[in-house]
Amino acid sequence: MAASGVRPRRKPRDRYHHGDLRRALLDEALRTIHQDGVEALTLRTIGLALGVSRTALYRHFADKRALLSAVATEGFRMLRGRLVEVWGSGGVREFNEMGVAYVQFAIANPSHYRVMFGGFVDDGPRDEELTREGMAAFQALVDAIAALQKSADVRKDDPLQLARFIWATVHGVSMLIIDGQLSHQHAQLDDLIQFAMQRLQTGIAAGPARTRN
Amino acid sequence: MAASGVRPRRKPRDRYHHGDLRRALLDEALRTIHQDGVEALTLRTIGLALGVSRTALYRHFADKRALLSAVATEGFRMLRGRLVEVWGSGGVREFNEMGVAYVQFAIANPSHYRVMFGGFVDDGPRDEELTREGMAAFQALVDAIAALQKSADVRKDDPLQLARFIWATVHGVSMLIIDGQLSHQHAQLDDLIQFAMQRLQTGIAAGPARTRN
DNA sequence: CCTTTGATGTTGTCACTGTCAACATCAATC
DNA sequence: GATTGATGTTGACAGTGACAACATCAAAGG
Repeated sequence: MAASGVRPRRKPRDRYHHGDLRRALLDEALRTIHQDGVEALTLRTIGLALGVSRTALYRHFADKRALLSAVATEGFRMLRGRLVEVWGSGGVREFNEMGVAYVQFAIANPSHYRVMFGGFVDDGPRDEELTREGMAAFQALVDAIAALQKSADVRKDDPLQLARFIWATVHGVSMLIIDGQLSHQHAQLDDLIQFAMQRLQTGIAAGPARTRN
Repeated sequence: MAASGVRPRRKPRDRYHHGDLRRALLDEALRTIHQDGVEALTLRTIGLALGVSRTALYRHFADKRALLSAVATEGFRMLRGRLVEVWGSGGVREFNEMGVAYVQFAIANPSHYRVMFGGFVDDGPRDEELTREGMAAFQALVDAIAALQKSADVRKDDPLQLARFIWATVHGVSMLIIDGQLSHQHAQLDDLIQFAMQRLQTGIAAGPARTRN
């Protein structure tokens, strides 16, 4: 089943040390969150699933929040990867697809997405790596916009400001969908996403005329 | 200080019944959330603050979630009130101010806003009144858009779809600000909000030409 | 006036949570 | 081969939401 060389998820009963518990903790957290949501994530449950005691986690993370912080970090990494993948070195069309991909990521990993934003993390001083990875994901968007500005497809405002605006919109759509504030019918959701990207592009397009819609 | 006829917040020590505990519970929850955030909201704390036992709440709310649900409901009521107040029977300018007012509401009551959306509520079947009040707030936006369509200021798409799009944007801006993903400098925030509303209006404006920005 | 009764508030208790301190185990280093 | 620092465990604690059994009281009906 599993490829050779992969560490077993559970610690063998006869071994005292796990081997790569930090990684296993992260994976298990991801799994649980994806499957049962954040609120179901319990230190005891994680430990049980990994065949490890409830407090073993504290050798690898300062506390529960730190674990969630790491989860969020990984979420941003995944999101960023997906965004640059879709964008390629593309144009207006790929930009559209980027927006769609963003929302789809959120829909596909709602709990994960909520950990990334939902305020589970931001109490104390934010984790440094998390901040960095979040900014990297954001940068993917900024880069795309800058490129579209160069090709005269997007108005030449401050690209950061433009990026914040667009980010807010796709983030907003994602959140509303995730929180069930919008119809859950697939077709309607797709319509909304497409519509939003359309209006977005009209809103940020360069030149006063040219496109009719 | 308090006008006569107002029930005291705390139950007098000699009285067994509080008088209007449901209202007091709601108020206290509001207060706590506004002051210390949602995570500080504890049934025991509320009870203590009101001079009432920790479980008294269960005579008025099914459980903690139901209380938060009621809080969210009231939040939507407040938000809607503010929105229609700003809109009046206005035009493009008032529409802009509506967007600003929305975000400002979120900034002024971050924890409250998070209760309204952050997924504290939407586990079980959603509270009926909450759903209704949320839709009412949304309707305020739809109405405004419909009016702007009539005056030919906004393109004649499905007003619901337009409203969802705009809602998503202001919601997204609000969320990002609340979660500290954006700079916390007042001036910059105002700039972003204004910028977003500007781009939004360009995106949904009627007619291919007319306005240059 | 007295009794009954349903609504409202309380106490005791439970299982569960995150966290810490003290201890156990082990792998690597001198 | 002893030492030691990293890693995992056990016991304990205070705090949480929730439930069941009980207490108190106001209002309704006689």
